[in-house]
Amino acid sequence: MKQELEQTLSKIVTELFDVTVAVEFTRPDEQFGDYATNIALQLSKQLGKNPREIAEALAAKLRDDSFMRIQSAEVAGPGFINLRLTDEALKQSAQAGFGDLHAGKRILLEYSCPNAFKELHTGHLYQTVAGDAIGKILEATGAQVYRANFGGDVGLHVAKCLYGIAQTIGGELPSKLSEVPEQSRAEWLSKAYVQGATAYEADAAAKSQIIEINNAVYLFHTMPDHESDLAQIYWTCRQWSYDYFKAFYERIEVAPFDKYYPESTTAEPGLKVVREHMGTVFAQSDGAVVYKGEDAGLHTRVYITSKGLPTYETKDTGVIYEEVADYSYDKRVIMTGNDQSEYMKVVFAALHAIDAELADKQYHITNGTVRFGNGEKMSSRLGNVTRAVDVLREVQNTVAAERPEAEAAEVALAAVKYSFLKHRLGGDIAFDIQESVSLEGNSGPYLQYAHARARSVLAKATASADDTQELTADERSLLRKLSEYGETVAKAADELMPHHICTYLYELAQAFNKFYEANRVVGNEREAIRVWLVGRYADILQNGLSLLGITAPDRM
RNA sequence: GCACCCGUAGCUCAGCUGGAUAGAGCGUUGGCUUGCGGAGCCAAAGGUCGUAGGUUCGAAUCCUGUCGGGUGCACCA
Repeated sequence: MKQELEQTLSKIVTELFDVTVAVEFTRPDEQFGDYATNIALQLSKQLGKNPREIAEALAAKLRDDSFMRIQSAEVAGPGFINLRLTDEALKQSAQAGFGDLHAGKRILLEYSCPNAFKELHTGHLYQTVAGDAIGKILEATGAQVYRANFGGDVGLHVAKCLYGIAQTIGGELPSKLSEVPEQSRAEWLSKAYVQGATAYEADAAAKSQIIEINNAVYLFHTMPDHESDLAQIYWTCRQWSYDYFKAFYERIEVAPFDKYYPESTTAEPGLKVVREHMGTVFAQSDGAVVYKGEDAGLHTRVYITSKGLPTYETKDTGVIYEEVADYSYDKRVIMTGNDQSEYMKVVFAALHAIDAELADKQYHITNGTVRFGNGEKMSSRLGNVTRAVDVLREVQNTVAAERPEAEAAEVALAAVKYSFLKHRLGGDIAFDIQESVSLEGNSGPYLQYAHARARSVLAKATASADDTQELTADERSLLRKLSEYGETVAKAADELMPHHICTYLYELAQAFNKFYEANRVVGNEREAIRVWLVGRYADILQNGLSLLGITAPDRM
């Protein structure tokens, strides 16, 4: 409806004033109407005319709208045009889809991206939840979404972990691995990693040994080795990590990944690209191969170390090529922590010098750090990580009182996911367990409850849904809010910002509660139309929550 | 030193492609409590939108300076 109105008015402007403009309608305060535009104010200078005159001329044309959508078009203030839709048009709008923003588009979405040999911490949980929601929102607007998980299965962090493992089990003894209980494998690896990382910092001998292990691990891939003692430990523990990731994603009920791209598989294609552009894009410098970003106003980054090993830059370039080969995407969206935004600019700049068309398909979005009450940042290197499983357990324990276990799990997931998603993506977020599990106010459980309550009303209704009646002021007010759903999802998809949906759903629930407080549904003479409204409300809540990866049980 | 991000009510945050009296939750104070599920609703208090300029008919929103916080700047990922 919004899009159609914008196109209509845009045509009118061209007819009347012979200029081409993109008209934008916004949702004003309810007192002003259903839609508003300031297009007359914008045109005023360009046309050298009084904005109110322009607005009056446009409003007059809008009143003649042949589609019977507009009940009134008023000029207000300095030159706003306020539209009020007919009830019919508003009802249609409340049932409209999300637009065709991404229809037919193939979008590759890369997120979560944990490193093998490490535990998942709260940051991973946040990014996984956010990435999952973005994927669902893109799909809702017509995109074919491919979910990719790019993680480090080679590199110094792996070597540190392997070193720690050898220390823990008393040498490179693969047979000892069977003594590690299956359910504590991830934690065991994490402890080994911390041990290795600590030794790397404190002990020069350990450091050089770890560097040797790092070289050896690369060779396990390039000259396949599954037999040597260290290789056996490596491959076994690597698989432990992937099993653990998969189990975790299932537990938090996010969409499965279409493909994992371990860094070991992206190093070669990355190196190939770098070598092909030596001397043109990349240059030798102090024995290393670098891209000099200064030319693009950025900084220099190393692609191949002086020891000949590919860095993350090379692997990250490699994965771009692997993914486009697999899915021939129109657009690639990669999500990382916001500390990598400068880094990613350099990688994209280098890619632009290699293949501008491919570089133009790249979009980098970032998520902030999860901070806890005291403002401390987490660091896996220091071992003071708040593990994702701990957060989940803590939240679930808090909501578990007097509630069946299955339901507690549903509510806990809703609480955690919503408390992450309601913030605008990009900035750091404060995570307060007590607040996140709060069932009151702007929370996931509040919306789940609101949905269950609406379903309960519908179950009691005897009249069948019927939207043919004229509307009362309160009914229309609720319908107006319902009609904003489609454009809200379109906006969230366009900006890759799930929080718009959270904000909207919460406002919608408030609008409904306000309506419900003063207007009887079941047994009322207006039951049919109200049942229709409640039905739309429940459906929108359910659908909106599903886009956030949150379930909407009928009872709770 | 250079670059990027952030600074809105006591706290946590929306609002930021410039527009009509700056919004919400939590917390505080008061009211609604035999309700179709009160996990709710109504009301009050609380903000010179870090700060100083600039652009504009109009700035929380754009630009510049400045202060404060965070992050990143070659062989880690």
